[in-house]
Amino acid sequence: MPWPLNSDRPIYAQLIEHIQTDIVSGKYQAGEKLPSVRELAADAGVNPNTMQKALSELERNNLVHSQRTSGRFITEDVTMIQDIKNQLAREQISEFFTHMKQLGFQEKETLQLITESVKEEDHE
Amino acid sequence: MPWPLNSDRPIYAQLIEHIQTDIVSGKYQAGEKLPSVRELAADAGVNPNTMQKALSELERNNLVHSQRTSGRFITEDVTMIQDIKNQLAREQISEFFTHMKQLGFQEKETLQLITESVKEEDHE
Amino acid sequence: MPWPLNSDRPIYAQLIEHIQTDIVSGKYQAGEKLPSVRELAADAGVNPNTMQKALSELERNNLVHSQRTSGRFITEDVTMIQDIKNQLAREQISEFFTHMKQLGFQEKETLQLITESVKEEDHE
Amino acid sequence: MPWPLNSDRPIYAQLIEHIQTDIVSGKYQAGEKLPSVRELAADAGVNPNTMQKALSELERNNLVHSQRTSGRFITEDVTMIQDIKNQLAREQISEFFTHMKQLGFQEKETLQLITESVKEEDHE
DNA sequence: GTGGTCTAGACCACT
DNA sequence: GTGGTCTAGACCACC
Repeated sequence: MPWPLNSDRPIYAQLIEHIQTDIVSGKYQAGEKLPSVRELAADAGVNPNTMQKALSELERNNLVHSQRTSGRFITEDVTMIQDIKNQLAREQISEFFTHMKQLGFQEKETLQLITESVKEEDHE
Repeated sequence: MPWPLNSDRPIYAQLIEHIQTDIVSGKYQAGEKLPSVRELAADAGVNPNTMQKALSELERNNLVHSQRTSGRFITEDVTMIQDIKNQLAREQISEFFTHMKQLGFQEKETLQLITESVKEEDHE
Repeated sequence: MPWPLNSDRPIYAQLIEHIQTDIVSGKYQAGEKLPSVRELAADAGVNPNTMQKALSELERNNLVHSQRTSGRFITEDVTMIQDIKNQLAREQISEFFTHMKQLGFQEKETLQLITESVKEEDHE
Repeated sequence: MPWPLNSDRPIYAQLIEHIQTDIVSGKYQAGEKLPSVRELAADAGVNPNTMQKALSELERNNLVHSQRTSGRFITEDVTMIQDIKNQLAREQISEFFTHMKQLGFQEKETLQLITESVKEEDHE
């Protein structure tokens, strides 16, 4: 599973987002050990230094912390993970509304469309 | 303002999407004349051949049609424009739910969040 | 004037401290343009990437901000500069007391010594 | 715990300073026997020859003297130890003022800051 | 083996 | 010429 990387944003920023998603979605559990920098870099197909930069940024948000000789670990602060999760959700929602407005839908129209969309799927 | 182009999808496909958005959002009105291929290509920062391919694709969907000697025009079939608009909206909604699921939100949670989000903005 | 760099702390950390000192001491004025990354790196005798890392860290503290194509500038927030100045002073004081304690001087003895020291210099 | 050694001053000079500090601070008592050169060198993570040079230098200051077959001993001249202690303190104070001046603090400002600093700690 | 740091050299977008 | 990003490859300390 090669990671999906664009060229319109810095790679390290996309790596950050990807790893954040893996943490908040529960793929990596709180307190769990992350794969090594080199391993993650190989998985993503990027230079280890680029992955290092992404992980260092995550450390500044205290989402992960490094244990100098034994590896990197996800924070055990589940509240913080929840906060980041909600923040990312808010960003997704904001971006979604932006796209819909570009298509010419006002917020209430968008809300109506999405509500109908969920109801339809209920019937499936 | 160069167009935002990725490298993970064919350029011409991104051009199609961009022009479609401009049409359904009303930036280009039904029946209106489009700028020349050269002009559009320059705006997008792509080779005119690539833009040509995108426009040809749009013609196959009957969204635009070329008038031999006088240029390309947007269709006057507003119903068709509406259909495309709704289709693009459905794609945005689908993609949005996909992202939210990656974050760990079920559809009903997402619906609840987005509903709250709109209410909050009403109060502003 | 080659910069004094140790090997017992990361070079980039020493660069940060050096530049901070130049800012709070007034060598670089608020709002002033910094020399380019390449120039600063040459002055310090380090790789431009290392200097880049140091400057990026300073940007995270909002002490400097970069104007993508025209260079880096010192913040115009003189209050923030004062705050950093006081913080660095507190660190110096703390470190000084630590050294004096290693020599066997309690805080009050140290205070007495330093007071006498200033008086003596007054007479010079 | 390896000793903290820089590369901007000769290693042997840093060893001298370290041992001097241990003597004046009372970690090594007057008249006490020093560990062997080999042991000290191992502790500091340096070549025994380098440690030997440092100890010889200390002997020239009469701070330690060697007893042919039984090892090296700290001087029993407590007055001399006091003098060295005061000299090292003066150096620390001088260096401290230098750093504060680099930050832009005059001596009187520094004195005021450090006085306040001690008072604050009294209240804790 | 781990994370951390540093260098050298390259390319990009912007203006 | 500017800042920003990325790669390749190296060395270090720690255990």
